Amino acid sequence: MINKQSKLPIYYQLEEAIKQEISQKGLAPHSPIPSEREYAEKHGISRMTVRQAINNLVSQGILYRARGRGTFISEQKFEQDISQLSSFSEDMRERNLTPSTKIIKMDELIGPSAAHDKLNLKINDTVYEIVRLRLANDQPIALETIFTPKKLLGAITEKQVETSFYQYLENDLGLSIKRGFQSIEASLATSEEMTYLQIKKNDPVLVMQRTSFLDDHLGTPIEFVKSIYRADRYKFNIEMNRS
Amino acid sequence: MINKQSKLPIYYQLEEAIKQEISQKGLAPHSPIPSEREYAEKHGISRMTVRQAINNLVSQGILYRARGRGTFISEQKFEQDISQLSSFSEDMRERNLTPSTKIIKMDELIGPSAAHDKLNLKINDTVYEIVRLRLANDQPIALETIFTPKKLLGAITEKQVETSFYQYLENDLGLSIKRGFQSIEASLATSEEMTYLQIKKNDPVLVMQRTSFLDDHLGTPIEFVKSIYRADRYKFNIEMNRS
DNA sequence: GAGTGGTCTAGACCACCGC
DNA sequence: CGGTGGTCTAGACCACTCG
Repeated sequence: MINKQSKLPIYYQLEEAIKQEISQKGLAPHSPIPSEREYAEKHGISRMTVRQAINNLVSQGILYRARGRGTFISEQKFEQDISQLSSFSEDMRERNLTPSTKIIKMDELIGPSAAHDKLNLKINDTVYEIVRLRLANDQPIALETIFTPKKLLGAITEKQVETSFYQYLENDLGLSIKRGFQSIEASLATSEEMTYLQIKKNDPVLVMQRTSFLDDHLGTPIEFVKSIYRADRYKFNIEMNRS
Repeated sequence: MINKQSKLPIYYQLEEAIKQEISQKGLAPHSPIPSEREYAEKHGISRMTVRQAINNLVSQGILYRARGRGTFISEQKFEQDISQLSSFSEDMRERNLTPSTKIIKMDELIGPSAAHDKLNLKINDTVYEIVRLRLANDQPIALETIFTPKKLLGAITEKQVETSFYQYLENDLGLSIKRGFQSIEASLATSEEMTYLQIKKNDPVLVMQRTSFLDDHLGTPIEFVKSIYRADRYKFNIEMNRS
C-alpha cells in the first residue's frame, strides 16, 4: 500500500507495489496491468505520479506500453539481463561454481609503465601490482594481474585481496564502479601461464584486458587488469542491445 | 526555437535545442546548463515539460543532474558509447577499415539441427545456411556461418547477402533487431578454417557465437551466427556498465 | 537566504486502439 | 464510441547546496 507520510517517494512505493503485484499474482508476460487512471484513483494520487512509477519500470524492462491499448508485462527478465560488468567471483557464482583465489605476487610499481598510462597516472604515482590465480571448484581458470593506484586504495594487505577485488573496493572502501572497457583476444599461453594454469604448449587461451572507472563524474580509472583464461574451461557470455 | 504548433512534442524540440546549444557553444563537460525554471520561462512552457526533455538527455548520458547545484554536461560521449550489438560491416567501419565479403556457400537445411534449437524452430521449418568469408581492407578476418529461418526472410539471393546481413534485415526487410546474446571463446582452427583464413596449424582463433532477437515483444530469434576470427587480426572491444 | 533539482497535484486535450 | 497512453499546464512544497 502507498503511505503518503513515508519519506520514500510515492512513485517509488508504487514501483515496488507493482513489482510485488506481478510476482504475487504470478502474472504472465504480455498480461495487462491496470491503467494509469485506475492506479491514480485507487491510491488517491495524481496520474503523473503513476506515470513516473511506470516509466521507471518500463526503462527497467519490466513493463512495456502500447498506445491506445495499455501497459503490459515484459518477456521475463530478459531485458534487464544485459550483461553487467562483473568480477571473477560474481561471474563464477552466476555459473554456479565456487570461486577461490591464490595470491601469487603483490608488488608496488613506481615510474612509468603501461599501467600508469591505462590508469591515467603521473610518473611518480605508485601502482599496486597483484597477481592472482583464480579457481572455480578448485580448478585453475585464470591468471589475473591487477594494477591499481595506491593513492586511491591506501595500504592493503594480502587478506584484503584474497577474495573479490570488486567487493573490496565497493564494500570496504566505499568506491562505486560505474563502467569498464574490456578487450578480448585469443593467444597461446606463455610458459609461466602454462605452469599456473596447468595447460600444455599450444593450448589456446583467452586474454581479457579491462580498465574500470569510478562513478564520480570524472570517471577516474580505478583498475587495469589483464587476465589469461584457459580456453577449455572458460567462455565469455555477453548480452547486448542494438540501437 | 520551440514551436508550439509543431506536431513534434515540445519536450522533443527542447531536447534537440539543448543538444544543439551544447555543440554550438562548444560547452565543455561539467559546465552547467541553464536551470529548469530558466528554460521554462524562456520558452513559455511548463517546468514539467522541461524536465521531460532533460530526463531524456540524462538517460542518453548527455547530461547529469546534481541536486541543489544544477544540471551539467557529461563527460564526452563515453556514457553513450556502451557497446552496441553490431554487424561485421559496422564493426569494421568503426575501426576505419573497409569491409568486404566472399560468399562461400548458400544452403537450405531441413530437419532437426543445432540451428533449429537456437532459433526456436519446429523440425520441419527450413533454415538458410550462409557461409561467408569476411575481409577488411581485402585481408581475411573471419569465416562466418549464418543460420536464419526461411519463413521470416522469404526467398533470398546471393546479391542480398553480399554486404551487411543486418543492413539487409533492417533496411530491406524492415525487421528491427533488439538484442543479441553472444559467447566468445578461444580455439584452434580446423583445416577448413585455416584454408579460408590463410593461417597455419596451431594458430589460435576466436570463436564467436551469437543469437539475435527481433524487437517484437516476442523476442523472435532471427539469426544464429558462428564466426571464426583470426586471433592475430581481431580483438573484441566491449564497454559495459556496472549495476 | 536564494537558487537548484525532486516530488506531486488536479486538471486538460490529443492520438490511437478495439469494439 | 469509450478507454488507453502521450503530452502539457501552472502551480506547490521539499531537501539540498552554496555563498
